[in-house]
Amino acid sequence: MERSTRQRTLIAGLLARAERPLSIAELLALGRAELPGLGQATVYRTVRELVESGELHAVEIPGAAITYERAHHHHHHFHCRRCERVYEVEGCPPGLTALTPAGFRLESHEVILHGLCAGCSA
Amino acid sequence: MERSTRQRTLIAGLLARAERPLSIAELLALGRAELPGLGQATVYRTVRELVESGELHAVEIPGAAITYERAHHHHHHFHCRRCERVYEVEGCPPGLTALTPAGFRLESHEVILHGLCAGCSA
DNA sequence: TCATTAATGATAATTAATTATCAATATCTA
DNA sequence: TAGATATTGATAATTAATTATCATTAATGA
Repeated sequence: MERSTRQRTLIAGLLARAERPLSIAELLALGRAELPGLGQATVYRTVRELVESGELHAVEIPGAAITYERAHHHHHHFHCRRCERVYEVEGCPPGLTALTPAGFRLESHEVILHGLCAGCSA
Repeated sequence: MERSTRQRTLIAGLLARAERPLSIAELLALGRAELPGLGQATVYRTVRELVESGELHAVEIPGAAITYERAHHHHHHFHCRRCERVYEVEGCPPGLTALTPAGFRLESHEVILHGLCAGCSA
């Protein structure tokens, strides 16, 4: 059966508290602040389990490390070119159907904004 | 000095004629149709040179192989989930500034549409 | 509390994509 | 046309990310 360990509680907690998707490296660094011995393999394992159970979503952005966020309503992302962090963005641009070529069936879409986050543009 | 070889001419020609971005595997397959002995390393090498010279752009789409297209005006892409091909899409959705969080500086963006292309939805 | 055994962490192994190596070949200049 | 050498193609090597291995540790039920 599955056990509730300090590591799992910690990792799930970090993702629950995070206001933005986190990478494996970020989870490992944040996790080690609270649990110094935390192993990379444990982070990978735990994240994979959470993705497989549908609790987490992978956010893949070209040029950025894969990040993970709690699964929730449709939204998009902003990638800061300076601190490399990924942020969630609310809302959806209109007019995507108009971009779709004739005869194509549009099923989903993703929008990735690039630039500087508030902290890095200050 | 740089030499004009059959391989380079072929690869550049394929990309010039293509109406959509091509992956290394597609370039290799298309290339071998005309030049059976074409080596994978040559495709990689030639594509890298063309990217470095600014003639080609890499198109990175999560879940799809990296594809390459001739560098030209700003546009977006459509990824077909059935044939896995990537297509160019003209135009840009409005209202991206409205999505950008306060204090963030928007510098660029990418839009990726997913679904079925004309051939695969027929 | 103790015994069972799932989970952990260090590290080796794997994977997929790309690059380096190098002998053979083809291009280009004289 | 011939010689110099850039390019090619087969394959080995590399790289980065992720997964497997396994002895040790720790969570849970009796």
